[in-house]
Parts: sequence; structure tokens; C-alpha cells
Amino acid sequence: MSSNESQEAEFLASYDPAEFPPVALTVDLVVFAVANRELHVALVERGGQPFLGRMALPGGFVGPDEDALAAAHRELEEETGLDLSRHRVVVEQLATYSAPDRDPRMRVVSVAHLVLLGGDGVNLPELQAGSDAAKAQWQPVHELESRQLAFDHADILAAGLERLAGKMEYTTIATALVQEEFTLSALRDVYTAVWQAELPAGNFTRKMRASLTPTGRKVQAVGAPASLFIKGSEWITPPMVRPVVTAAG
Amino acid sequence: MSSNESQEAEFLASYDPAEFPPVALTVDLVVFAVANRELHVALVERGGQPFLGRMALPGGFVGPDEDALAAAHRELEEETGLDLSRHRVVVEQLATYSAPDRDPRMRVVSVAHLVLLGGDGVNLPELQAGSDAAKAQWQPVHELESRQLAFDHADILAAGLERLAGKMEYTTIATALVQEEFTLSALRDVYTAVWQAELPAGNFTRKMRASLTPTGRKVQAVGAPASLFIKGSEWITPPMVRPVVTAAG
DNA sequence: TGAATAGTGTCTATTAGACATTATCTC
DNA sequence: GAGATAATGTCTAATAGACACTATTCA
Repeated sequence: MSSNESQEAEFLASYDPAEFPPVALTVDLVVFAVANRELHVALVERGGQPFLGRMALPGGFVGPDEDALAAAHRELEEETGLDLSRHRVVVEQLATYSAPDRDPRMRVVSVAHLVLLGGDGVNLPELQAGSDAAKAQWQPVHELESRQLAFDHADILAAGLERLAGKMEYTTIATALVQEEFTLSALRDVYTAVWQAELPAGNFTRKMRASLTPTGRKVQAVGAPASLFIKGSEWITPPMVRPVVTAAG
Repeated sequence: MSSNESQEAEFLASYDPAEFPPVALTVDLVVFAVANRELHVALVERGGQPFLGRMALPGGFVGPDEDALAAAHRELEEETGLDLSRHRVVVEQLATYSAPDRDPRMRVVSVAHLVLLGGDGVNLPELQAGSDAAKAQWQPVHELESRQLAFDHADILAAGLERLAGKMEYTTIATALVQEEFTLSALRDVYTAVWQAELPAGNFTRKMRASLTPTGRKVQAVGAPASLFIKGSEWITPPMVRPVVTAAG
């Protein structure tokens, strides 16, 4: 039976780091939250070259004893100052970006993650810049001139937005962007924010209700009191149909 | 204006390879093909430790001048001997596996890819083992005891299968597993192979036809001649419904 | 002629979409 | 009461699912 040492020796004989040099591994985070019926993304201002002063997605290196998902959680706290024990957060892997020249300094491969923060639809969680970044702030996604972003972060952001918008068709992922208990109006606001389209309230209620569980509680604002729900099924079957993007006038 | 050298110097001051050591980057390939109404996956037998003699997904290291997708194409040819100029092939990124201990020898992060090979539904492309592997062969996916696979390749295979099965609900990705021109029966066989469920032929025709383009040609086998189609739309709206997995009797 | 397959037709139950109506609350 | 919102009801067109039926070919 091979010892770990002899395994490694055998392996290193066939693995030539000169032919296949190791790469620096990072995570980049597309952090979404909804306020005022607008989808916002968390951005940090770069404090160093390259792209000094440009906005970028928060992110950082993956440590030797963590996987990419753990690094995403850690960097989320470090780079944005968010206290994850005080916010509902859902993180899922998005895609990996590995173009050889995506970072001009060295080979950096980044595992992008989609991060969804729950909220009340009014207030955004407060961001505090980490050590690397000059500042951290929320930006409305649909007003963003994505050419401003550093590296290939415009591509990553677009992929994150498309993943979110797409999964909202056939899953209840939108519930990650509201509070644990939510009204159908709050959930519909998420759809409005992400899809940039108004959905008729009556039909939305009828269709979405099948995937939700009523708590029995109600909440009072202006108008009739609204029932509170929590996420029921993970799936919406058959899916919601995403209206075609309204050509901006 | 910063030169590339000073950028790199500044960067290296803030990047400590001891804290965040670089990782070896690989690709692993979930290569699917359909024959005899069964979904097959290409596996190679490991020729070295660890997992000597066990079956594994084909894969290999990402070179310094290629991204993961390019490495996937290259390794597909090198590890399985497939001549990509002679087969229809679709490759898409699946997910990245980065558990620190997923390879006992060293830190290896792998970008898994889903690879779909077109075929006539009868013959599988011939595989030839590359230099690293003892042999390469097709295995019926649904008969595979996935515990046999090396590393975390059972997880990767399961993810590939689920991605394929899921995307077949709402996209025409199944057309990647048949020839460019295909009959509705051939396409239905793909659904049968992947979903492990028979779909009624009449309703399948009616629904799928909306996403396909007829070529006008027909092909003759046993029974009435069948019309040939090519892929039309990328999307199937509303989606096909995947029957619940039939509890094996 | 019989077997096999392709493709269409038919019927029903479901439901999405449009929109009206009723209910409940605040100011 | 006016205004606003929630939730339900109504009507129609579309269609999925089940399944019968016809058409076309080979053996």
C-alpha cells in the first residue's frame, strides 16, 4: 500500500509545474439586494492598480483550508462588512472565469458566486469597505453603466443577473431577497425589480400561492391587510413566464 | 502611468502566496452519448495512485495559455482519442469543485464540464485511452455503481446528469445528442435515455415540433417514413414536464 | 396481410391572462 | 367617504395529456 509520500512522489514525476503552472484562485461575488423596487448590487472601489478607482465586485483569495463557497462567505463579511448572523443570505456558485489574461498581473482564476440578501424592501444592509477597498456601496443594477467595472466583472454581473432572472421563472429563489415572512406584494416587488416588468397582482397571487405556505399572520400597511407567507416548495411548476424585455422608450 | 512591472510589484506586496497558495487547476469532463436508448458516460481507468485501477472522468491540467473551456476541448481529444472534427460536440461549464482534500496529493481545483456528443443512437464513438489512462470506455450511466468512481467524480457525474436532465425540460439541448438532422423518434429516444421514462409519441411530436425546423427530407426505416428536423429555437416554452422518477419495481 | 412506426385528430380538464368585483383597512 | 391595497371571481383562449385513428412502409 502506497504511503502518502510515495503517492506524492509518483505524482510529481508525472506533473510538471513548468508545463501546467498553478494559478491563484479567487472568488468574486455578485451580491444582490432589493430596495424601493430596484435591484441593487454591492460594489467596492478599487484601492490599487490595475483599475485604480474603478468599481469592482467584492472578492478575494481562496485560502488553503477552505473551498470556494467558504471563501465566498468569508470575503462577503470581510469586503462588505456585512454581519451574516444578522441577515438572511443565500450563496450559490455561478461560474468560473479563467481567461489567461483576465488579470493583467498574473494568472488569476475566479469562481464567481451569486449572493442574495434578504431585506424589507426599503432599507439596504449597510456596507463597510474592507482593507483592500476604498469604499463599498450599493448600485442600482439597471442604471449601472457596466463598462465602468474592473476586469471581466461586467460579464460576471451579467451572468449573475441572468441566473437570478432565469431561476425566478421556475424556482422560489426570489424569496431569498425578502424577509423570511413576506407578503405577496413584497415578493412581487422582487420580480418587478429583477425582471423590470410589472406583473398583474391578481394572477401573481393565484399562481405563486401554490408554492408558498401561509403563516396565518397578517401585516397592515395602507389598504387591506396582507397575508404573510414563507417559502413552501422550491419549485414553481409550471414556471412563471418572464415578460419580454420592454424596449426602453 | 504604472508600468506592468510596478503594478506587479505593488500587487505582490499585498498578495502573500504563503497565506493564499496557488492551486493546480484541472478540468474534469462528463462526456455523454446515447446509444440503444441508453445514456452512456465516457470513463477512463486510472493508471496511477491514488485510486489506481478505479474508473474516473477524463480530465487534465489547464495550460498557461488556455482557459478552462479550451482545456476541456484539448483534454477531450487527448484523454479519449476522439476526433472532434468528426463528431458534433457541445461543451458547457458545469461547476467548480474546490474542496481542499478532494485530491489527497495536493490542492487541485477542477472546473467540471458537460460534454455532449452527437450520434446516430446506435453506435458510440470509439474511445482510445490517452497516455495517463489504462483504458477508456463507455459506461451506461443508469447501471453505474457511482461509488466506484475516483475522487469526487460521482458528485460531478450526478451534477452533469441533473444539469442535462433539467435543461432538457426547457431547452433543445437534447438535439446535441443526436445527429444534426434527426427524426422525432431519435430525439424522443434521447429523452427516454436521460429521463428513464417513456414519453407518449403523439404528444411529444406535437409539443417538440414548435422548437424544430423541418428540412423537408424524410428517412425510411421500419414503418412509415419519418421527417427529418434540425434544431429550431433554443428554448422550449412552456417546458416539457419531466415525469417523476419511476420507482424501480 | 400483418406488423411497425409516423403523424394527426379528438376530447377533456386545466390554467394562464385579462380584468372586474368585493373586502379591508387608513386618513 | 375617498383612496389604496388584498384577495377572489369570472370569462376566454390555449394547451397538455390521454388516446384513438389514419397513413405509410417493410416483411
